[in-house]
Amino acid sequence: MRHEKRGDARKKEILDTAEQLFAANGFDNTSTNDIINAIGIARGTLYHHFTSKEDILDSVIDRINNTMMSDAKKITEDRQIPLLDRLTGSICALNVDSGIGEEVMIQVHKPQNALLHQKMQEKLISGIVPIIADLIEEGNREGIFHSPYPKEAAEMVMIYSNIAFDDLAVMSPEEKTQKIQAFICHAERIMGTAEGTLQEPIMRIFSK
Amino acid sequence: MRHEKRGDARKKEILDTAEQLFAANGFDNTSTNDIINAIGIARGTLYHHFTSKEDILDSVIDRINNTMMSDAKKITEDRQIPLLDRLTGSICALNVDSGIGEEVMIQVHKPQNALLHQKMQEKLISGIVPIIADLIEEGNREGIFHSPYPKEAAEMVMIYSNIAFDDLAVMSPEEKTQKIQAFICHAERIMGTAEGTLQEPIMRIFSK
DNA sequence: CAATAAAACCGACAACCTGTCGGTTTCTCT
DNA sequence: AGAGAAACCGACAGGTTGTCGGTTTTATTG
Repeated sequence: MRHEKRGDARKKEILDTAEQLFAANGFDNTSTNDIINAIGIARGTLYHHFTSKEDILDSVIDRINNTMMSDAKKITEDRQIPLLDRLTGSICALNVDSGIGEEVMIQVHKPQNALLHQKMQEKLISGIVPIIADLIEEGNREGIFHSPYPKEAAEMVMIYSNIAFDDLAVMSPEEKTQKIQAFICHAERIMGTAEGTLQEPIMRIFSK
Repeated sequence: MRHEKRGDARKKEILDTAEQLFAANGFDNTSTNDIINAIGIARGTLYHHFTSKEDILDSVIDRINNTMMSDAKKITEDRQIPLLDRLTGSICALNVDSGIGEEVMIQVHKPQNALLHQKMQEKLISGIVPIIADLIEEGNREGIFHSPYPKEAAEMVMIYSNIAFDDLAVMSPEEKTQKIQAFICHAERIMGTAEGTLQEPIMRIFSK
């Protein structure tokens, strides 16, 4: 463990470049040559830091995932914020105003990035579902929610929002409104809360 | 249009072989060489019938998709069957007792088949959602459902069930029961029907 | 201030992959 | 029988990933 500073800097450089290229052109359409040429290093150097191209992808995903998860945790663990806002905030943290660039998110949803998308989704969902489930249980105790299956409720809301809002950018304003209103209605029903409870906190997030 | 019989037979042979290999080893891990060697044809023959490897994948998916969709339609259009059974039957047609082999379905959900999975899911969802939405509207008129957003309700139920029941095979019986019960509860809430309405028709499908 | 060992780096290379293309065989219709 | 179209062949170009022996840089140590 001698000069690890230099090594980690190079590793970060590779990840930065790969993330940008994957986002711009897709995982399959980005060759390892593209990466090393963009940086100006040799093949051997790349494979000194990573064992395979897929290893690079996994590392890129891990980085993004950690950023998003810590963003979501910051919200959910802040007892200052009202429960409803913590819930809606963490649900939307992974979809709308995600910590990483929007540009990346748009590209992630292209068909050519199916693997990237699926891997990210799997990790995010499995990470965020227990957190959301805790919030729902807290709501149950407070009497504002009535959910007999908090974990599955969280899963359903997260999976749906993550997929359905993929193409929010390419929709007309009316369609968008319709879809968001429907989501609010269904989320309320799933969690067993009074109609309109989630209206205000969710809209606040979407409007910004 | 001379000897199209021969041509279509070869095409079917390629699709059959490709489907099997994709399912067994994944799309990325199956080379066009694997396909032509398994059949015993030359490279040129393969590319005479298909324009690219992805073209083969799309054709394989189309075939599976058509089978499943026609199965689902058979159920939904049969006015003899009660509405509730048509609804649950078509929801589950794409997940549980799908027309194609279960073996294929298991493989489809492996990470190495992300592209295949995503493409299939997209087509199936967009095909089945309007059908389910119609059934929900019919239920609204009959007074057993109360859904202000039939299309989005259908979307939510289909997307969730398609993803969440991916790994039903690798779960303990208790987990499985819990997950199915939760799904029934949430589907009832989303569609706005009395508790227990979907219990019997859904369980009937899962138990077989 | 060498000496040295580890980490970082290099680039040629093997093995593979996809898609192309000119030429050959086989079929079908006249 | 002959002619045209479809089916088929296999060598080939151009690109890809991952390996490996050898070189340079860096940090530590006697």
